[in-house]
Amino acid sequence: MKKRTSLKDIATRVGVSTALVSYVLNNQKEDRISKEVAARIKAVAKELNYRTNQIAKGLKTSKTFTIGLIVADISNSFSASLARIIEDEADKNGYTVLFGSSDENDIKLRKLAHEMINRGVDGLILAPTENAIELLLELKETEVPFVLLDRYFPQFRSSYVALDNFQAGYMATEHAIESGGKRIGMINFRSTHFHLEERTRGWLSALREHKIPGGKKQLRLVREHHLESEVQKTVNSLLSQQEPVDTLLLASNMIAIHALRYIIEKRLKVPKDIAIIVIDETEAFEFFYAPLTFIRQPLQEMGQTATRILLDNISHNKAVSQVNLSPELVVKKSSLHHYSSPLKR
Amino acid sequence: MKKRTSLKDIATRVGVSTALVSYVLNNQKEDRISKEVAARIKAVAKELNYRTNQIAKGLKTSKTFTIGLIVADISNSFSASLARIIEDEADKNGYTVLFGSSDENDIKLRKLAHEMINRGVDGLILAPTENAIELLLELKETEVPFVLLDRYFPQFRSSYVALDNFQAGYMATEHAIESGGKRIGMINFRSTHFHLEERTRGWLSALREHKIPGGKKQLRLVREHHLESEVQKTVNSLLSQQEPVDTLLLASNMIAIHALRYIIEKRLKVPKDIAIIVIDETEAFEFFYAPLTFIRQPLQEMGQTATRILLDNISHNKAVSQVNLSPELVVKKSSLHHYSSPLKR
DNA sequence: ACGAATCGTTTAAACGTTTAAATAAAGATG
DNA sequence: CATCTTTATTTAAACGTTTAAACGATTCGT
Repeated sequence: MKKRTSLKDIATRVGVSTALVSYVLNNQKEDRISKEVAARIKAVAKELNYRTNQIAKGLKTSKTFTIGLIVADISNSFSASLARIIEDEADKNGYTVLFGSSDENDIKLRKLAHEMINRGVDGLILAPTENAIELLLELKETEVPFVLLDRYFPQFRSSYVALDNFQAGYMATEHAIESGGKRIGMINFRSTHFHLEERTRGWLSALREHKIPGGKKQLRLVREHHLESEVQKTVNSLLSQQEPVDTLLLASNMIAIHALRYIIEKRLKVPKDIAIIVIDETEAFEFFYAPLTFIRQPLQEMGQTATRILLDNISHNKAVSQVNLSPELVVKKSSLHHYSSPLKR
Repeated sequence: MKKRTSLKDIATRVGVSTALVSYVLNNQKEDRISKEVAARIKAVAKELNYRTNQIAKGLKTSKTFTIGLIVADISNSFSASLARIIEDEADKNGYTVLFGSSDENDIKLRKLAHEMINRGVDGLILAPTENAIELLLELKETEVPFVLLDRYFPQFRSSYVALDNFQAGYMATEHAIESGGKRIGMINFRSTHFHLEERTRGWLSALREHKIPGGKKQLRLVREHHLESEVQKTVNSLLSQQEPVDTLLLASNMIAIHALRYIIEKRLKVPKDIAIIVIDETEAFEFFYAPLTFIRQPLQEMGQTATRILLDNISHNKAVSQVNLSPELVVKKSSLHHYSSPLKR
């Protein structure tokens, strides 16, 4: 890489000190600097195509105008959409973003966070893994500004922006009931993640309030790393038990993808054989023959709010902001028991 | 943010110079340094939880172990998947990645590239926009290592990793013909992007070689910013002309998404009324009632190769590497004229 | 006309590293 | 024992900025 032009280059060319060049280029002390010299400096800067070395500036000012974003997996559409929104919001404020995927792995999350901090990010937006508290304590201790995204720990006080997951579970289940569901099963991850447990609690609570029998008997938990096989197994078990379930509440888009594949393979009819509701969204849902009813997360608001809170935190305001966003129920066809699908066989 | 511990802190604590601490922590001059002092320094470093300030190190060494990645839109699954692969490959080599979305906008691309360079990235992986050549010339001139991703300019010599798009177009078309297609239309972007034009050229070439009539008459071009309406219009025009097309070759996943929506809306039967083949891939395709036949890009290889070439370029090898990857045809149902879809109406 | 205020600019230190060169102390050589 | 090596460590400059403080030269007020 070629040497870039520095303040010094400009200074020697114009015949002034680097300090003066710095002042001019940062529009500081404008009233104190002679118009002619300022103009000359700016001209030479443009001529030599000067661009600030943010590394040097960052070293001096301990500000890099870079934020770190750690998601579970950038290749997942949920993360990718958020990343895009955060990128735009950061950009509006002159920030650039470093990203990383934790793969729901505590060690990796920690490593990524450290790498980013070592690179001088001004703050972090992160979707914490299950056992991230230790890391979060460290961040708090070292006063690194951060905002949790999508998840948080109720017992740990920090800024976060997340969905109201209880409401999401509740809403989905209530809709299932109103659409004629009598036995509503749920498939969720085997996880201690609060946001996932909340979805289950919402489901359970709606069942109870509407006096729907079954309860936890109709809950199935699957492991992230055996998703395909466990989703198949659990769908199967919910459908083939003594009193089969007529509605399936799926706790995430990844679970839904696998369930859908299995349903297609087994030629089950949605919603006649089984109604489906998903918490989460992905492009694929609308192309299924019985377009899926799902709970939409307000991604735009989630990403923007998280970014704003972080930037706010970075620049002054040390307040803790906790934001729970409302889910939106998007009713399509997969949940309507009375809907007869175009699939005939 | 709290002050982090520096070499100086360790040095004063141990009672040695910062130079020595630096040597020890970087495992340099190991044979020249007394075991005891080295051990002491390492102990204190751990105790004070020392972590290198990469900003300072970067300033001194002009190496940040950060690369910049500029895609068209990180929220698009194609970009997101590549980003993930690149992230992993970079991470394996101790690099972190800054990302940005160009939105196919030359100005934005330029701005992003500059921001990244100002932040001292060691190199750039970028999907260039249509008129990126000026920027690329600048990168070449200033000797910033870079690799083009997904696209390149045949008249501009630089490293790149891309699909063999001609072959993709050719392959898709040949398959259409072999599956009984008689009149094969294509919808592509209105763009001067070489990689898109190549897809058209491949299609055209296959038509000619198989003596299929129609040729450019059956080509429709749509604008990115009016995708929905123009895709509808063009699908319609290809199907309602004097001699309607029986197969549609769609040049990208975004075009396909819109076409599919329209097809569903209009209740067209795939593949009976119209067969579909897409160049590009997205999760949604498999859930359409007639799962889509498509051309798969070897994303893994694409991302990994690009990253490796870049890192190679950064560390020594100034050679230009140009890699054209082979597309893979994935045959499902949408292209098979003899296949009778489960959709009955 | 003299000290004070103002003006335009420079000096110099600092941010946290790296690294070539210098140095002091100890050991080997003849 | 004088000299040369080796060993272990330090010195000091540098990377490219920022910024408080200092500076000399004008201009001002009385």
